[in-house]
Amino acid sequence: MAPRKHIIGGTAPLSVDSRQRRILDELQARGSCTYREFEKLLGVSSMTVRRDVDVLAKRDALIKTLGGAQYSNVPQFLYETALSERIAVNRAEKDIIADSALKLVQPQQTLYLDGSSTCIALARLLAKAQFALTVITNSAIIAMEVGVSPTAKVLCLGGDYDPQSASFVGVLAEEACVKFFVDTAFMSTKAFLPEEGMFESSIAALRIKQLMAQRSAKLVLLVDHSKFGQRSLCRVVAIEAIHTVVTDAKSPRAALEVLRKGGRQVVVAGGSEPEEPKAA
Amino acid sequence: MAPRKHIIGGTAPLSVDSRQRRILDELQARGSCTYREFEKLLGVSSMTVRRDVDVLAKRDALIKTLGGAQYSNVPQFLYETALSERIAVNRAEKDIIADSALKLVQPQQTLYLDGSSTCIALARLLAKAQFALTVITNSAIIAMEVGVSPTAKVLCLGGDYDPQSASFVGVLAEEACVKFFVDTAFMSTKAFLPEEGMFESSIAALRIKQLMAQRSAKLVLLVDHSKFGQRSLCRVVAIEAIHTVVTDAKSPRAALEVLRKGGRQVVVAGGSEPEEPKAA
DNA sequence: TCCCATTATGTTATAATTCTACATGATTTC
DNA sequence: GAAATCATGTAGAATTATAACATAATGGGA
Repeated sequence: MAPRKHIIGGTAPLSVDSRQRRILDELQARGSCTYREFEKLLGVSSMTVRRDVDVLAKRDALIKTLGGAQYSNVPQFLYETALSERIAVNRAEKDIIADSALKLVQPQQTLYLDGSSTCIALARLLAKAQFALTVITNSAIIAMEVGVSPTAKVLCLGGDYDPQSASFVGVLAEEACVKFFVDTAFMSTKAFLPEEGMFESSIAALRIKQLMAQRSAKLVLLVDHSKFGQRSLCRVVAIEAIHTVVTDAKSPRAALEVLRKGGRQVVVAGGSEPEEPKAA
Repeated sequence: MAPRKHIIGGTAPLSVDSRQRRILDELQARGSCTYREFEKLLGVSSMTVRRDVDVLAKRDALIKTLGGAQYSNVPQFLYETALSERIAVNRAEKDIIADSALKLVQPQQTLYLDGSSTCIALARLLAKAQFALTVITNSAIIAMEVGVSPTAKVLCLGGDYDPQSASFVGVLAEEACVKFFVDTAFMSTKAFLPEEGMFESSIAALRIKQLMAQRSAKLVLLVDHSKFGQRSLCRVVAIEAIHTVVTDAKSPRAALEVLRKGGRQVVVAGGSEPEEPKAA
């Protein structure tokens, strides 16, 4: 991952990063560009340009067109962070989980959503659903996603910005937390053990989760199957604090059984319950 | 040019117009589509779909991609608000103004940036400049933009989310304001009169501006020429509170003279100083 | 009503592009 | 200093796009 610096002589080739940045700069300035033009501009082969453009397209930083690329007005912050990749991982499962989570929401409720990618998926559905809701979050992205809904009121915790999750943590966020009390808090987690609870690697994020878990009437955990059976740095809450676990059909059945026996409500998204038929 | 209506029997082929409309509808709903999918969906040959897509692409209604087409307006994603349009208006001027504003920033400083589109432009430059800075803002977008810089610390005010500006206002934001004191506050404004000061139409946004103006050692106003000579609902601060005004070369000279005589520092971006030549 | 001009569509062949696999040189790591 | 990793380039295969032509359908006239 370390950037290569091969400064040889005469014309110093650009590093991968700066070359990709120049591609974006050029697109921003000109709107669109062909591969040929990029080859000349950057002094590399067609294949290298294509590979760069592929990387940037995967991050939605640009749009691939026929013989080249076109500027995308998706703001820069999204592709500079690892966030867009996190959103892309297991996207189908996350969407299905979010869909099931939506059914746990009633109009007029007050919700908390953390900054996880699964909650981002839920936020999109909430915005579409046009419920009258109050949504509290510490995620800048969720604030913006839900904010497009004219029927939802959005409140965001301030604080130190964490670029990894695009959310706010720290003293300011913690102070803001204690002013609220919500009906349902939706959270995801880095790792989850059915016998022990949910784990988090970032201490700052952990404290927000803990505070909001205490301040919610109902705590709903959204976890796709990849989270099961792992442990991480610190435990957020014990298993007893969790009211409902929403997961996908690929999760280990044994683990779900443990949860049910422990008294948790378990929702397997896309599993037994038939998906509602899409309104024709 | 007359649309053909060949309603024969059984399966009624769509007219050209309604077929193209369906292509756009499908793209708006799904984001992107392949030619194959369109063929099946519309029951026509590959070539017909391609011709339709060509027509629509010429109108910028969609973007042609490799095996299909993509919706052009970056759908389903972030702000469907007026924000992206606000950013686009007078973009060149805003970039130039931001460039000049950047020169007023020293490493190690603490800055405040409001949620204006000019400040968003500045935020991008700050992130690129890789200064060691602390940036306070009430804009979700600026938090994310500056947040990509590994050298900058970003603090965001929380509060009620305003989708028009993608920024936070209200009681929570006001409470957070009073905890800070910054070296320089950069703000823009809806309207600006050189004899009177800056104006704002939203009361909630106004209060944040007022509070942060009081809490900055230096207040820098970023205004493109279109803001001059207008008045709006409420005055944010009197002209005396403003230390520096950064504007573009199209601003009325008389107004700038008034400002200079009143003791303001006036920076005309892209004026006397030569732009750095673009690397060929 | 018939015929012709026009438009719309489908088919095929050809040209261009994109993707895949592999080979090479550079850089880092142990 | 050697192995592993990464970045890049080359060439051929697969896919896709374009162009040219053929056919079918419509709309006006005569």
